[in-house]
Amino acid sequence: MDWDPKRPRWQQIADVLRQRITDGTYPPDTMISESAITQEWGVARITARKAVAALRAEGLVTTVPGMGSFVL
Amino acid sequence: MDWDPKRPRWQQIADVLRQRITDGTYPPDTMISESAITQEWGVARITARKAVAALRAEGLVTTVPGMGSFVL
DNA sequence: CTTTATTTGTCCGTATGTATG
DNA sequence: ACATACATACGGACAAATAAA
Repeated sequence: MDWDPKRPRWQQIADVLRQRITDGTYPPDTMISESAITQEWGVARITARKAVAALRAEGLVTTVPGMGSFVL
Repeated sequence: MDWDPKRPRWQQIADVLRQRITDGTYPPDTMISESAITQEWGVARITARKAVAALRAEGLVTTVPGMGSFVL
């Protein structure tokens, strides 16, 4: 991923995840873990968390402590 | 149970159990098992164990391996 | 004595929540 | 944005202790 320096990384990651959810790549109940994000994009966990938090705020995923975040 | 996200679940469970002990709902010798807690609150066993451990630390219950935890 | 059932003790792996630097 | 650490939480598995059939 070549980052756009003009926008936060977590936002760019959230954009990709949002696309995958809306286009069916990530069907309901698909788990989106923070570690998976850190591995795919090579970012820190805190950055991955911000991306997931954005999707959660949009009502696209739900987060269960100790379990993970899942597509709604 | 609608959890208060600001406080640990095991603490909130311990609060309820403590109340039941002090108000006589759970008289002495009443057994408080971990499985009973997991079933009533829908939490993992480790969470139930932490709640019981808190009560034990407060001297409200005693735990006997292989038997259970009992109100003092 | 053996078996069965129940409960606590412990450990592993994984994941999120929070805090500090 | 990153690195690290610790707490909290879920799931599963196996051992040890206790009691009862």
